Amino acid sequence: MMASKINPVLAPFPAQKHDHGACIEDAISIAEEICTRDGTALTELRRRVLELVWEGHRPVGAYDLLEKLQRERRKAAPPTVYRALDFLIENGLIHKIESLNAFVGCGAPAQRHGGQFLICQICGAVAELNDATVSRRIAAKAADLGFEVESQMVEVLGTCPDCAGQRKADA
Amino acid sequence: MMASKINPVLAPFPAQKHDHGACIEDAISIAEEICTRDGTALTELRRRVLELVWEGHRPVGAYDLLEKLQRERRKAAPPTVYRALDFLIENGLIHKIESLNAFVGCGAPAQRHGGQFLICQICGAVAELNDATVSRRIAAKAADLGFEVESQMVEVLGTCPDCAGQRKADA
DNA sequence: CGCATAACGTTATAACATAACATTCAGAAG
DNA sequence: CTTCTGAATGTTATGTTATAACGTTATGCG
Repeated sequence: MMASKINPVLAPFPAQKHDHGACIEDAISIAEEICTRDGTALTELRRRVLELVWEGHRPVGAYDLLEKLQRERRKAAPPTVYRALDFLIENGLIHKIESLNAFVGCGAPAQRHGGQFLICQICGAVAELNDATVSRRIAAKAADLGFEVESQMVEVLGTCPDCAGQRKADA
Repeated sequence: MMASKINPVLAPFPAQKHDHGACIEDAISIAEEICTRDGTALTELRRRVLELVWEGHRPVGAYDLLEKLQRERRKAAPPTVYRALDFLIENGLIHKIESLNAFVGCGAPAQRHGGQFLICQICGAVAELNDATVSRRIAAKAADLGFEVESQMVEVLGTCPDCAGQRKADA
């Protein structure tokens, strides 16, 4: 049975049309719930950085964020941004894409998870995979070697469905 | 049936005692074979950088390499190192660990593969996992979403067997 | 209130990476 | 053997990402 309506926050490739304003609002209100639950402080600055991260469904660099932030907050400097990003990562609200040195909003912040990402090399879109089979298999293989897992990350480079379709159409 | 002798190049956690001199020599001679096979030029500089990467079984940063290289080659500059690293990566002789911005020798350069790494947060040792089940599963899930995979990377942070044992002994 | 701590501001610099152009070198063509 | 060509390396400068260190402000709690 198919869901009649996808959740834009969780949709694999949300570059597809959706109400992005609502999408950001959802992300923020979920973040508020989580911070309330955990007794952490989602300050104005942190909330704003989270909104800026969510502005696109694609990874954004720390210095891009800084530039945006400085338009409304002259005193912003690199540590301003990095501290907010650290907080958001620690609380599972965003992920860092290591292969891009960039950050994306977490699509499923309620349950903690390591990152599994599909990254389109053409349009830059990123989708979360979050496949439990993959992470279990990695954990099992690590355990075989006596390795104790703390966190996992999976990053897959390639071409998203839209861009792959475009390419075929051009050819 | 167990192998009577592990291959130090492929051993999961080679921090365990082995003849590391021979280990480097093996890596170099395999690299020579591969470059001969592929018609690429393993120049003196590239060979030397490969040796320096292999000096430890742990990731090494580009500027660490540069420092070592400058002891014997005054003219070395950042591009010197990065160009050699680019060549070695393109030819499958080393991997970049994205989460550390550092480089390690590839334990199985003959067959091309994306990187799967177990990284000890205590001692810095890195082991290659290279589990085909994991990569197949990732590829399958990506295909389900219409995503065309170009390359994969898996990085697992945690504690290696030696350091886990040490920690238990201390406690 | 006054204290402790968390958050944020500020300055400086460290660490990682590449652009752009000049020079050298090794092998192929003549 | 020379000349040409492309690959490799040298050289200078700069771009990009990230953090150290210390000062100030804000917030909640006894």
